[in-house]
Amino acid sequence: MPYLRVALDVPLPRLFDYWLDSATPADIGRRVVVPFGSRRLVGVVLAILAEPEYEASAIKPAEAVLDDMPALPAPVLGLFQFCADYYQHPLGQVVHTALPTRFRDPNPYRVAEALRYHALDSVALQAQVPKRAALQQRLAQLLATPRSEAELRAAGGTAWKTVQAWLQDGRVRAEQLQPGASVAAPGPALNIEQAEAVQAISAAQGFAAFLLHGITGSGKTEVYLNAIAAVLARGEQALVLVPEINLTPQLEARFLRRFPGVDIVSLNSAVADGERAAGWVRAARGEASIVLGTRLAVFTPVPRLGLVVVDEEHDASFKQQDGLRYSARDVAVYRARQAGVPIVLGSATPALESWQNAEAGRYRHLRLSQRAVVGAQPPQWRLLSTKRQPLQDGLHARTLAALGERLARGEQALVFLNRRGYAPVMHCGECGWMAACTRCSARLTVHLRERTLRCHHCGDEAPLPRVCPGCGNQDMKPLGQGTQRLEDTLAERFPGARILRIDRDSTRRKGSFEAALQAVHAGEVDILIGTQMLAKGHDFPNLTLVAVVGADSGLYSADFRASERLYAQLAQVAGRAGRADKPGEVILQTDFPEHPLYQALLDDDYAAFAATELAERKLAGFPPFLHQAVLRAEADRLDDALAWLRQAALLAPLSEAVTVWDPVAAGMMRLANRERAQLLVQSTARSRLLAFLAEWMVALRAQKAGKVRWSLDVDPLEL
DNA sequence: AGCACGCCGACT
DNA sequence: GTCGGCGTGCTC
Repeated sequence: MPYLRVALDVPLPRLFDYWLDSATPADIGRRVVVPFGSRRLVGVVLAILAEPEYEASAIKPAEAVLDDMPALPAPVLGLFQFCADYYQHPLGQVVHTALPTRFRDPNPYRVAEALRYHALDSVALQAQVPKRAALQQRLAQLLATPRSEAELRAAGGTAWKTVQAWLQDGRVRAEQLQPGASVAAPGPALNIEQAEAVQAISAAQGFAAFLLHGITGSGKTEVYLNAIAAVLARGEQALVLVPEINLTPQLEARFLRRFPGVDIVSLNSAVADGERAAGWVRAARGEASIVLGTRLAVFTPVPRLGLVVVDEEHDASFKQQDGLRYSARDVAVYRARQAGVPIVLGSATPALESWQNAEAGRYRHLRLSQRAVVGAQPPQWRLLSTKRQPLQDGLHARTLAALGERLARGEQALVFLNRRGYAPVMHCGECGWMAACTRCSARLTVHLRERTLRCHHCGDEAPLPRVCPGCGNQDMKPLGQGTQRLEDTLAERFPGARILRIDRDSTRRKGSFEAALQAVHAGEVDILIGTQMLAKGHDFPNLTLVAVVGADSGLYSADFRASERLYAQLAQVAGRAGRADKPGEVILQTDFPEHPLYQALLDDDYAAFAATELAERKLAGFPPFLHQAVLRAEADRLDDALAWLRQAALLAPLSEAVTVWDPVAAGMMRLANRERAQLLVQSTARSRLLAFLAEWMVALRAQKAGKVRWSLDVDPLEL
């Protein structure tokens, strides 16, 4: 059977045939180097054929099948095919996005061995190392028992360099990893709800999807850890997906502590290419027991898969926004079903898609309504109406008073404003001129410190004008509140307070975010000002007040998902307030204190919010009650993009089950000098929509695009 | 997507 | 006379 069917990283919805005398079925799933036009490419063998489908005389010989990577097993290849079909993406490109980048290189990959390191004599080593070298002392201690590279690296700083040096002089030895059942270190006792959740997950026979809805602080992670422990005890592997945030190191450390000596593979953008490939290989060989990674990790071969976990399953970072626009959460569900294993989707504020799946009985609802730490109180919400109240620099008198109280008590406070910069608008009171980006349809944000106007969409920058470009007026005013302005305001109001702003601007330098968190933990900060970045997961024991400013913009947005995102964000940031011994308070300044979203937050009643929201969506005909896909087009001129989409609409196959809307300019019509338009199609029947899209794509690909760039987004998160 | 081939304008 | 502009067409 001398022919190979090869997946190549080219935007063509087909595979390519090559011949190779030595081809055997064992080559399926392996890397192969082939000539392609004038290039040399790396492909993946998807099938072995006796006869090619392509014209035999035109077939070129493959250069070599590489056996430096474990062959992709059939289920993973099936997963790729599913993604290609579902997201209407060329199979070859699916395969290549799913593979660690290191494997796109035609040079053979040298497989790193999975090693464990331990000191020949830990006590002696501790004695040899200088007492003050805390890191080395700690390493010497750790090395008393065999440790993985990841565990040692987690010790921080130059840990790995030190271990390598000890390896060189023979004080530390490396040995081959012995895969096998492991024992988890004891964790805290579970409360009844947690125990029941773990029990339900562990008792699942075959595929079962669980929606683990647990309020902030209810100990979802403990449920994962216990369910995973049961999986590892059976000698199976666990796949854990986490959002793309700077929180992964903490979670990783927690896993390492709980499962000492277990090979835990980390797959995220902070992990270097080589290490990622090495971890991927260990997972694929079944040596690593836990794969902990961001959305890309969903494609990792895991031969003895026993459980899939998607933490913070509502998080938007599970959806890739370019190329293969997949939802790792949805792919994970498919994968669990395919492997016949349980999957746990965990969140304090589940995606309404998941919530509806639970309501419909497709997922099993597990609820954690208690705080895991005994005695811990939920934060106390206070809605401050800003309707008639005169604000002082954007702050309510009672907000200022609450901040003052915290300062007096020596406790920390967080002011949450999800808008960086000094002010969102530069405005001329005389002629009404506003600073707008020349390349995008967006306002420019005032950055007073740098004396610039910046576009937060394309990154373009202009000097701050002294006089109005419209009328020459010298009295230009920054309008509205940004974190920088808030910082100035608070510094003025609380002269003695130590104020720290944490946003993308203040943490641009590498390591500065970590340094800032460190400062907060060390008690060097009284008032924190933060955006989005700070909302997630970081616990500050001495933080007892969260004041939310400017949240109302999410209430009446054109985007039907805005309120869902707002709820999630506010619930998350509220979770930053208070610890076991210190009850937290959350203040929210709003023009709409009676709004049901805020009322639901007040009662910590996500179920009520979800019910109202879903009822509205059902009435309005929005997901999850129907399924959508968006065809996007961009060109130098809006007319070209719209014209292409109109043509595309004409090519749409006739289908009673599918509605094709008129092309419209995109919400952000102009971005980085490109004009964007889109066309929405939707259907209540997912399978009908899929069939429609498949047929449509054939016609669209045959259509010449000219200067128009287009893409299809199935299950879009943003329209 | 690359990359080659191809046919028309200002340079050593 | 050639270098190079990017239109269009193909890749097993």
